[in-house]
Formats: sequence, C-alpha cells, structure tokens
Amino acid sequence: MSELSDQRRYAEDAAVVLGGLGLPPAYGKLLGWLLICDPPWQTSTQLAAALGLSKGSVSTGMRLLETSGLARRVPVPGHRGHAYEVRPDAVIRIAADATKFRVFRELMERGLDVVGGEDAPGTERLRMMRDFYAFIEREMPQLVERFEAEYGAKGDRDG
Amino acid sequence: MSELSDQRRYAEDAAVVLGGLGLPPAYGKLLGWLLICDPPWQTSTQLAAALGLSKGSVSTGMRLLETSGLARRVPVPGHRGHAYEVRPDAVIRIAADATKFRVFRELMERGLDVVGGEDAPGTERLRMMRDFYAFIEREMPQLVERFEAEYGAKGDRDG
DNA sequence: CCGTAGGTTCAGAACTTATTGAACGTTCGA
DNA sequence: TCGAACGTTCAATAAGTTCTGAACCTACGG
Repeated sequence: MSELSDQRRYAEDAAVVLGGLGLPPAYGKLLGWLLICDPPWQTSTQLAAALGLSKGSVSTGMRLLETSGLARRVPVPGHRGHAYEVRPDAVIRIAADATKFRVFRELMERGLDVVGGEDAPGTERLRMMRDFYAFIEREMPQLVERFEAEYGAKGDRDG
Repeated sequence: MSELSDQRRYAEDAAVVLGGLGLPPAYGKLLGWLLICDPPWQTSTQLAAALGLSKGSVSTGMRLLETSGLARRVPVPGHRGHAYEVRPDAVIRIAADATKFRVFRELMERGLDVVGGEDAPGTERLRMMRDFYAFIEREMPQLVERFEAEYGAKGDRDG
C-alpha cells in the first residue's frame, strides 16, 4: 500500500467515521479533506487530485455535501469555475435541524395509531419515546443558542 | 404485492426510517415490530414468522438490537428459550450515550493536530466544531435528566 | 464564433453488504 | 440416554450501492 500523507490519511479516517453513519466513503473523504486543507477552499480538480477520486465522484459527493448544508460554493478570483469550502457553522446547522428528531417522533406517533391510540394498554413505551423525541426537538434549538452564546464569548469570528 | 397488515406495514416503515441512519432493514423491521406487537415480548420464531425473515436474520438482527441497548431478553414461563422485548428506556439510553459525539469531537481534535495545532491559522472552523461537540457531549446527559424529571411528573411507570 | 477548461450526468463495472439456509451446538423433557 | 425444539454460526448467494469514465453540456477568452 502506498504512503499516505497525514492529511490524506485524515480524510480517510473521516470517511470511516462518516461511514459509520451510513454515508458514502467519497462524501466522508471530501468533508475530511475540506476540514484540514490549506487553503480552505478547493476546486473540483484539486479535490479529485488530492483524494484520488474521479471528477464524477467529486461532483456527486460535493452536491451531497452542499444539499446537506455542510459545504458551499465560493467564487475563485482568476478562475473559471468555483471552489468549495465547508461552511463555518456546518455542524451547528446540522444539529439545529430538528428534522431527524421529527421523523422519529412521527414514527412513534404512527406506532400509537397502529396499536389503537394513546389510551390503549401497553403503550407506555411508545408514549415515552414520542414524548422524548418531542422534548429533544423542542430543546435542541435552545441548546444550540446556548452554545452560540458561550462560544461567542470566547472567540468572535466567522469564515 | 401481498396485503400487509397495519402492524406489518409499520415494521416496514420503521425499517425505512432506521435505514436512513445506515442500519440494515432487518434491524429496523424487528425494532418496529417489537414497538407495537402484542404481547410486547416475542420469541425468535414468532419474529421470523411475523416479519418473513429467516431464523438467521432474526438471530443476527436481535443481537444487534441487544448490543446497542435497545432490546433485551426476557424469560418465557412455559417455553424452552427466551423472548425479546424493547427496553422501556431504549431511546433514552441511546440518547444519553455520548459515544457518538465523542467520536466526532475526537475527529475534530485529530484535525487540529493535522493542521498544526490549536494556534495554527485557519483553524477556527475546526475549533468551533470541536467545542460544539464537546458542549453537546457535556450537556446531553443533563438534558436527559431534565426529560426524566418532567416526564416522571406526568406518567410514573416502568415496563 | 470557435476552442478549451470546467462541470454534470449516467450506464455499467466493481465492490460491499444483507440475507438465506444448512450444518452444528445446547438444553430440556421423557 | 435419546429425541426434539431452539438458537447460533457461517459460507454462498442475492441484492444493493458506489465509483468510474466517457459522452455531453456550458461559459468564457480570444
């Protein structure tokens, strides 16, 4: 196996972690690389070269990163196309997005329907789970606000 | 396509939702079924019959559910083996488990190493993400405690 | 108006993962 | 001790997903 630079290896490791969430390797590699590359913006060509991916894979993977709100396009001065960079607030956007929790809450609600409604016997588990997800859904935005307040006090910058 | 009972359909839907998190279909079906079945405990044989899965799939899938803390074995009085049921506090256990966040925080920490440490230029994104995950890791247990307090006030039971 | 760099799409190859089903233990009742 | 029910494991197969590469757009510079 060929020698990998620390940075390249980091991209691979990120792919493993993200892969654990069911995401495609290319997606994780791209994100990992964009987190540590210098400069922080990279063109498709650069990404393909750095990560040993085809143009097609970079195109598909970056679109996924864009639509999931983790990366964005930035114009490059003396350059034909665009470059990509991770959004400074990427993780927060993801965390604040309550969609994930809503889906689960709705699954529990549907479960209650299936078993015969709120008051049917043996629905305690379902009700608790539904309430739990509803709780998290409600609280998460506030938690994120608190982080922003705390963090803003320490370091005030933006990308 | 054959007619599916509401309950069976629910199991399929659960599989889709869980699948979105990268989990195998069989796992989602089993969990979905166990959430709504009556009685709430089911033997391997029952699960296989209800969901149209092989004994092998049930065995593998249930072990996954067990090790991830969502289901547990319960003895069955006049029966050779054991049955399974979802743990009453399944979701809370999952949510309270900070492992998921730790993995991400560690990825960000490694990223900082790779780019040359805390004080290297252009590390703002990485530092913020690391701090964010550390924050969530710290706060999540407290959030769960708050839910338990709130919920305990409304409905006091256990399975 | 053409040539070229950059970007996207998509069919098929390569690969990965889930599921089955058969073989193998184990435990219990008789 | 035997037979039967039950559960587990694992090799092979089926199913599904990702990645590539070539064809195809588009926009800009000259």
